[in-house]
Amino acid sequence: MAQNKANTADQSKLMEKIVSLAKRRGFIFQSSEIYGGLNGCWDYGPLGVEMLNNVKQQWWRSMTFRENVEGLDASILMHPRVWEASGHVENFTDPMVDCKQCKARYRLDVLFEETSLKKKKEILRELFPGEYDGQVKDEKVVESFEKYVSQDSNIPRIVPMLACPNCGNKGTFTDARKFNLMFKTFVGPVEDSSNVVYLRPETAQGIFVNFLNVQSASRQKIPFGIAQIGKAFRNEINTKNFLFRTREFEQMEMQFFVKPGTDVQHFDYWRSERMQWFVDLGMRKERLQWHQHPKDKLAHYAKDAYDIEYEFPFGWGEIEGVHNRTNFDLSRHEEFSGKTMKYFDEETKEKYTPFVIETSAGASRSFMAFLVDSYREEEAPTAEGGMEVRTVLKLHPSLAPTKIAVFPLVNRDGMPEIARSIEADLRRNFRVFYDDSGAVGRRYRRQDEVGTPYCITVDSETLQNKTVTVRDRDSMQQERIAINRLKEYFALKLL
RNA sequence: GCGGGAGUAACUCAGUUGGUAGAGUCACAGCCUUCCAAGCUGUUGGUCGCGGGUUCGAGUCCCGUCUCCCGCUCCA
Repeated sequence: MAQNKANTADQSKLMEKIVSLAKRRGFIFQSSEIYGGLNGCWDYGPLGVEMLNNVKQQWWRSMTFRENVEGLDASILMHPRVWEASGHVENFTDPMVDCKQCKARYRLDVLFEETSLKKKKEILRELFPGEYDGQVKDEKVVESFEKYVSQDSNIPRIVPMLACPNCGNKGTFTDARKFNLMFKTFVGPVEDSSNVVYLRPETAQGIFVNFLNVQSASRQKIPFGIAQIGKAFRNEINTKNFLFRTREFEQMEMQFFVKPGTDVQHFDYWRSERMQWFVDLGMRKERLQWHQHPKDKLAHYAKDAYDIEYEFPFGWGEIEGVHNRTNFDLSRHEEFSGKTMKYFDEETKEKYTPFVIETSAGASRSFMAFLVDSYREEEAPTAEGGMEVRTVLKLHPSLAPTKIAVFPLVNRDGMPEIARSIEADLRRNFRVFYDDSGAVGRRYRRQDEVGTPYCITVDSETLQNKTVTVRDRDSMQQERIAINRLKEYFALKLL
């Protein structure tokens, strides 16, 4: 226990160090910082936006550089009926109560679930004197109870009759409060209920409603997928853990439309594809795991659901969900819009509503996982022969915000001029950083801290034979490369 | 939402019984430097999270509030 506590404190320190580095070097700033910040909102600084763009670009390539996946960018505001069809208007509302005695908080539906059969019967008898006397079948009790609590207007009556499962006190609950996790706003200048719109809580619906548009425009046949990257918004009760739970975040989603009956096979395929993506971009395998949602806790739309979890300093957290959404969404949109969402298979002459395999990654969460995973403090030798701590982001080169740094070893003998010309030349293809201040060792360390994979140094030998040193971030080894071969060298390493 | 901790320069922190804010790092300018961060000189930079109160006087005491971290709760 003591060890656990110390460990938690260390992990918390680690997270603080990463947050501090992220701010100091321009990855992440708190939103509206000069006004005291806005809870759960963060800004990406110069290096942060480069890295985030790299994450998104890698995802986009891995998805749309395929014959059977098309891209899409749907608008954030959508017709309000979309969210009725998707179930978000209804299901995003979780009434909750707090126990005034012991401060425990419950979701009302969970509280009802935990109420014993005997207690339910008692409550029904009290509510409807005479109707439930004597022998009553268990199923009928459960059914009547559920029917009663499904009416919102009955809630204020029933809550005071329940006892707190934690402290056992009765009548200590606050009134039920509803939390709708969708941000609501208004179209046009008049704020009334007839022109309510929502900020999308997920990007997926933009894909579903465009399913047939994309299919016919791109002449795709099932199975095929639609990929989209975009912002989504949830009015979370609590924000937490840096970028992990925020009210505004970015999703990278791909919905893959398949023939019913083939969904399990595609589900397995995409699960392995998505896990491999994180591994291929350098994330440590031992920090990744699958979490399968228990069947009885599945969301209203899902048949099967797995999350890819990353082990953050604060514990395991979901960075991507791979879900079998069945034909729920398309069917619902067909029902609510009155437009067909069915696909006609020319080969088999069948007409059906496709099943959907969803891969839904958090761009912001993935960003944070890559950042955390790459952060290392290593022992490194100093010029004096001692050892000291070297802070380095071991980012995969394709994710690193800066690819190459260029230094003149000293600021004379024409070295700066040569270094500048190398910089200008490489800048056409790569994000390059030029630095001539302080000792060269210090410049290397500055680049280590932001994950720059390669540093070029112009030295006195350059003046003799037109070669420079290229220093590798991870091994700190150098090799001599001819200036006129640099482009080719980095094309091989970085493209 | 509850409980605990915290908020002082860009970063890490000090600041005595209440007396008008300081260090190191960073940054910038110059000097010096021939390969793995902290050599020299100078300079910039602070509404002490914000608001109110007590006081002759508040970074310091009191109240409120915001934000961050930890735990609980929550996470269709």
